[in-house]
Amino acid sequence: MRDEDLSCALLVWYDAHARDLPWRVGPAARAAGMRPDPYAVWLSEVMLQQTTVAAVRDYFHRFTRLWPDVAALAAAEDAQVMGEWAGLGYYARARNLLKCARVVAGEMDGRFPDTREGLLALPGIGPYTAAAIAAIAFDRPETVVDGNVERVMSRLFAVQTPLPSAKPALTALAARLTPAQRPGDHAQAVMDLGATICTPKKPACGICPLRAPCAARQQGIAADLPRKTPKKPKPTRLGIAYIGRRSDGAWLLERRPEKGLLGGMLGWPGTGWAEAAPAEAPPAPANWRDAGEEVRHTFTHFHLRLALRVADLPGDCAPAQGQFLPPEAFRPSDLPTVMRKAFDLARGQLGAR
DNA sequence: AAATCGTGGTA
DNA sequence: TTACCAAGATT
Repeated sequence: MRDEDLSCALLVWYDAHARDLPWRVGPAARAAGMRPDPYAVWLSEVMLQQTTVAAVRDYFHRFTRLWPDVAALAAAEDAQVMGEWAGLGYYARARNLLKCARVVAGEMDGRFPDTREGLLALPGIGPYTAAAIAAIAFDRPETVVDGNVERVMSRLFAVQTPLPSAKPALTALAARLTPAQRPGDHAQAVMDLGATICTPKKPACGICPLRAPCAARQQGIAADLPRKTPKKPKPTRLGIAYIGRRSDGAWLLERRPEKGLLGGMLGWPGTGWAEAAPAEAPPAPANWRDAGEEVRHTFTHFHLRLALRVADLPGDCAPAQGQFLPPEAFRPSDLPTVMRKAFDLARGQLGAR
C-alpha cells in the first residue's frame, strides 16, 4: 500500500473516531474552519509530556479557568502556578511553562511563533512539542514523534531495532506518512490510534484501520513491538522528613531549590535522600517523635522510604531550616505527591486543631 | 549522550 | 508487590 493511501485511511478513521478532548478542535469543526487556540494547544502539549490524558484533564481545566490566555499566565505568581501544578509531576515543566509564557507575552506580543524552529527556541518546548504545536495549531506539515507514533510505526513497518536506537528510523518512517494536507489532524490521528487501538500491551488489531498493511500484524508480532533496551533497576534511598506545627497552626515548610528533584516546590524540611541511612537533622529543637509509619514513594530513577518525625512547635520557634506558613496560606494540594503523602500520615499523629 | 526528572493506572 | 507505561525536555 502506498504511503498516501495509508495516511488517507488513517484520516478517514480519525474523522469517525477522533477522541473528544477539551483542548482539541475535532475534525468536523476543523473542516468548518475552526482553529484551535495556540495557547490551549501549547498548554495541553506541555502537560501531556510523559503524562496520560486522564491525569491532564482536570489540570487543564483549572489552568485555563485561572489563566485564560498567555498574558494572564505570564502575570501569575510563581508560587501559585507551582501549587496548581503540584501532583502532575516533572516540575521543570511548570517552571519552563512560566518562563515561556513570559517570553511570549513580553517579547512576542502574546502570539506564539507559528513555525517549528521558532517554537523550538522557547523554554520547555523540545522536538516533539514544537512539531505538535506547529502542526496542530498552525497546520504546518511537521512530523510529530511521541511514544504513540514510535509504537505505531514500529508495528506498521515491523521495525525490530530496539528503542531508543530505533528513534531516527521511526522518525523517518513517520515523516514519510505525514501528508501535505491536514498534517495537524494526521498527527492527532496517529496518536489517537496509538492510544486507543495500537496500545502497548494488547493491540486491537481486529478493528485497526491499518490492519491490512501492518507488517507486525502479518507476522503476528504486533504485541512484541516496539522492542526496548532493558532499564536499569531502581535503587532504594532513605530519608527523614520533619513535619512541625506551631501553636498558632502554622506549618514549617521549605521552598525547594529551583534545580533538581521537586525543584521549586514546597516540601517538608529534612535530610537528603541517599542509600545510606540518614542521621537525624531536625530543623528546630523540639520533642520530635517518630510518626510510626514511613512514606513509600517511587520516583523516576529510585524508590524512596521516607521516615517521618512530627512535633508541636512553640510560638517563638526560630527554625534553622524552612519557614512557617499559616494554614490559610497553603493547601495540601499545593504539595508534590510525596510531600502530601507525608502530610496525610503526620496530620493524624498531630491531632485536630 | 547518558542521566535526570513524577505520578497514577494497570497487569 | 513489582514493573511497565504515558502527547519528552534538559544538561
